[in-house]
Amino acid sequence: MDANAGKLDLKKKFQEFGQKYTAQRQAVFDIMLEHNELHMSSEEIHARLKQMHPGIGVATVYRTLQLFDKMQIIRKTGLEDGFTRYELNDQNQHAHHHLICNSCGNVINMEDDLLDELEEQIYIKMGFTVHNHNLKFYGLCKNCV
Amino acid sequence: MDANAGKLDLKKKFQEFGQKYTAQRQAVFDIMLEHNELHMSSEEIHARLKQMHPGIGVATVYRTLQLFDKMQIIRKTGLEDGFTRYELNDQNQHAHHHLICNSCGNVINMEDDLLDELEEQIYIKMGFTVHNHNLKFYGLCKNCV
DNA sequence: ATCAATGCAAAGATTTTGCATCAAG
DNA sequence: CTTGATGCAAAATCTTTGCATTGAT
Repeated sequence: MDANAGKLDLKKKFQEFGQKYTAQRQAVFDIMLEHNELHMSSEEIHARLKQMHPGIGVATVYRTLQLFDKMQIIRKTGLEDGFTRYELNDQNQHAHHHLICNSCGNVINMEDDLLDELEEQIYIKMGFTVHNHNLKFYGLCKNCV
Repeated sequence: MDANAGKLDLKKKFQEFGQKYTAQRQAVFDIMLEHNELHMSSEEIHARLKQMHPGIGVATVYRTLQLFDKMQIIRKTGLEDGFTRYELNDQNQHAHHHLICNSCGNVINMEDDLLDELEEQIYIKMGFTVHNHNLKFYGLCKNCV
């Protein structure tokens, strides 16, 4: 894998969107890539950014995350805990699902999609064309049963 | 159907939870029952409450909604728009799904569940016991295609 | 009569905005 | 150069909390 693959992709994507490619935006993307499974809030992302990029401001993080959301680079996970949380959005496939343990609070990713059939039924029954989905399961993980 | 059915249920449920049955709590429940399909935020619920119950305070609404959530009378819908939104929680069955139109913003309920098979696979593959779920589909409704 | 629930206002927390400065194209 | 992006601080939002009072049991 090319070490610059992420940077090149991002720069090109910004050009397509008529947006400027900046060090801060790249840094936010890098952090998301590195800690994607943590479903970080804006605050958590900002805290991690400051380690490598001390001067970065909160406003930039919020604005960058909004932009990334609009560009479909990331999406909101919505764990309903008072923070807006984000994860990378794989644009080649529908989103994975989240298994949220009611006991320990852990959030486990489940990579299989398995909703194609249901989405087809939705189109047939309701005339609604599905582009993506967000599915959370609540229950008990194997450690907490 | 008995006109007092809702009230009687609620009073009993509060007793079981060691909570007091108050006019304000009943009023919040009534509003939820009447406008459930609106997926109202706390603010919207408060606004509607004030029509019939002018003196009610925001804090009471927030506290009541938290209590209802804990009692599993309602659940958070999580439409990711900056507000915490709620709907009644049918305790006899898993939650219905939401079809969210990316164009007009409408939120359509889909009553069929159809996730039993998937939930069984989750238990087999991941050892995770599903109690409930929250599924949102994003796309275009039939009016916006 | 007791103790929790309410209403009000103040405080907290998260997110957004205005503006001068800086930097990408 | 020009225009948008950044950082800071202030403001705006949404939600929670403290406390005196009210009301349910």
